[in-house]
Amino acid sequence: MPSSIKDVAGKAGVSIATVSHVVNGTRYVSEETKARVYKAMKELQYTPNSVARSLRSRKSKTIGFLIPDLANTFYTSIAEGIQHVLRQKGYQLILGNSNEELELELQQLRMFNSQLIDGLIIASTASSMNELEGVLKGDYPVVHLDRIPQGCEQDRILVNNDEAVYEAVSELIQKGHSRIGMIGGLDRLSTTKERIAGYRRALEDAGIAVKDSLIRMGNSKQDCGYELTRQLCEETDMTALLVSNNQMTLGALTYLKEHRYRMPEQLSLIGFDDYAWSFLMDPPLSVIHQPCFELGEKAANVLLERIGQPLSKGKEYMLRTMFIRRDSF
Amino acid sequence: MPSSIKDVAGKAGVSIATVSHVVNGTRYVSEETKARVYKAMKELQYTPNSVARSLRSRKSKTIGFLIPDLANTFYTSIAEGIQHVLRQKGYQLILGNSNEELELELQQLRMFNSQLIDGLIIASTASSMNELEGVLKGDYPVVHLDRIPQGCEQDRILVNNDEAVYEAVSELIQKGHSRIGMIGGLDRLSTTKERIAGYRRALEDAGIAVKDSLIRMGNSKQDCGYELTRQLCEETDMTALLVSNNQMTLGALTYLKEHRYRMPEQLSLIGFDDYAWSFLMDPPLSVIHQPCFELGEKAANVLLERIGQPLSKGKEYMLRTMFIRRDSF
DNA sequence: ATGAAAGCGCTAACAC
DNA sequence: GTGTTAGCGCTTTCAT
Repeated sequence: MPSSIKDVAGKAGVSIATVSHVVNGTRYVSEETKARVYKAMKELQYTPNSVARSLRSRKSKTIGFLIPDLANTFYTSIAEGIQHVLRQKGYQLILGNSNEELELELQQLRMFNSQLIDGLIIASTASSMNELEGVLKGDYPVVHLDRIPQGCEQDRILVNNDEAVYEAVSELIQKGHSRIGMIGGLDRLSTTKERIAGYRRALEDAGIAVKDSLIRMGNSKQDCGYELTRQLCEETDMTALLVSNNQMTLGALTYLKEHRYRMPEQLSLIGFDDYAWSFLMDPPLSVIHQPCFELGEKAANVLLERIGQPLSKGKEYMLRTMFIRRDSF
Repeated sequence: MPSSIKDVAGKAGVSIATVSHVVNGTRYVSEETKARVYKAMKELQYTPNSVARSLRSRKSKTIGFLIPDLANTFYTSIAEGIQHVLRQKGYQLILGNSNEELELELQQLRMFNSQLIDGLIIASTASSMNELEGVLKGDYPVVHLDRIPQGCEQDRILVNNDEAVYEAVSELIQKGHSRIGMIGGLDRLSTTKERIAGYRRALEDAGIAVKDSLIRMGNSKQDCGYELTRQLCEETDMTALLVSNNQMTLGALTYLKEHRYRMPEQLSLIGFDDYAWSFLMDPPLSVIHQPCFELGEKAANVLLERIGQPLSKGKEYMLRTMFIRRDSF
């Protein structure tokens, strides 16, 4: 049985109010009283019960981060950025994983509800805010990250998906490619839509007709990247491929390696996200780099500001990607 | 302001006790009363306050998982295994990250304390249980995972590190190598010690003298793998290298690629953990595969069992690794 | 078949 | 400079 504030007060011969104030430094307490309290705390191995504290004060100094795929280092890199700023401000981070399933996401959100958290950062798997109705009730500030559900008017942090893909595809076109495959994530997500829009725009601006058969979408996971690449290789005559997420890129590369595709001679490839392994591939992979850590930092900063000042309406913050040219195209 | 049980009781014209029992299905309530309560809950968008619930019932249906490095997919894969079993039993998972820093680990543990969690799974960065004194106070069951602090008598889940490395090094020796480099993680960790023990044993059994200069240890991160590889390449005449963690392996590969080492002609390499990119390297990497998902499942199952039955002393569960031979050696 | 009330551990308003 | 006390939202015992 953990000891409570009462035990400490008893042992130190003071009131629980005094103990509370010593613990929180929230009003003056004489040095000798303080010393007695600290001694008692130590002897009893006292840790404040943060559940009771949260219940009473209606704040937990904890923020939640709900991600769609724990296996995707894009999100864990973001988490590191978030943690970096939270730590400095005395906040804790707890993570949830929706596994790209709406039902699981709702379940996690219901758990987050009930003032367990003072704020939430979410990369939602929902396509529209309607789907989150009833679980995002405005009890705490929310910052949307990466993918933004339709109708979202809260704060949101994202990258210039459309432009990023426009630029990459334009490079491919300039190299002479016209049959360019495109693999996207779940088609309900804003990121997928924006990236495909950029793809279309680049082709159109270059006067190349868009063939829908060259565009494939799936669930953002590795297996799916593998499968969609297989389809494109078998069913189309593409000469270049852009994969819009790092997990799917790994899947694509696996298929290509198994079938001994030579890059860039047989196929040019551009992936998303830049991790150590991108450079280690054979050949080194050209990628669209996303500022993960910075996305996390930005989201955390915006959220903390919003916690301090809940009013006024949400804003959009767009960070920039960077195209990194290596030998795969 | 979220609505409370009182609001629901008022609206439904029943007592709060009845609402509670309806919510939890914990005693008989007539169908019509139930219906009225459900209606009120819906209209008020009522979500039970889990903080209050935890405070009162002294359980949270939540378990914590403290990991040393969010960027290391070994741990996120484990987290997926944990989540897989927790979900089925109605438990939630919250993650913490110690970033391999003892101070941060203690901080996270202090937050976990205070019955916010019903149990803990931890891959500790501490070398001995002494360092965790005062924060692991026995208020909830604990399962240690992967690395086991000295003096630990609680449940622990690990792999056969010693044997795994013994086997891999023996394979290298059989190929004719005698000057074999070894890169380990933090030297205070059990995993590092066991892996290095396996390395020494393999050499000794083969009648090869162990040179300490061929053994290097660092902080388990990518940069460190890079740096230690540089040292070994510049300062020794090794012909083979074993790296005992996937992050450090990426660092090692980066150095080797930058300096155009040819594998396995110039250097044979064996890494730890098997991810998609291991196969995609040039050449495909031989690795010691660890059963991550299964480790997570096992840990969660052991923990839940322990929550049900807290007595009796901790046991050790050892899962097996698997050597995967590819072309890098 | 349902209600009244105690109390989990803490914070903060009020009192002296 | 410190103590008393109400009450956060809930579960659960004891009533009836």
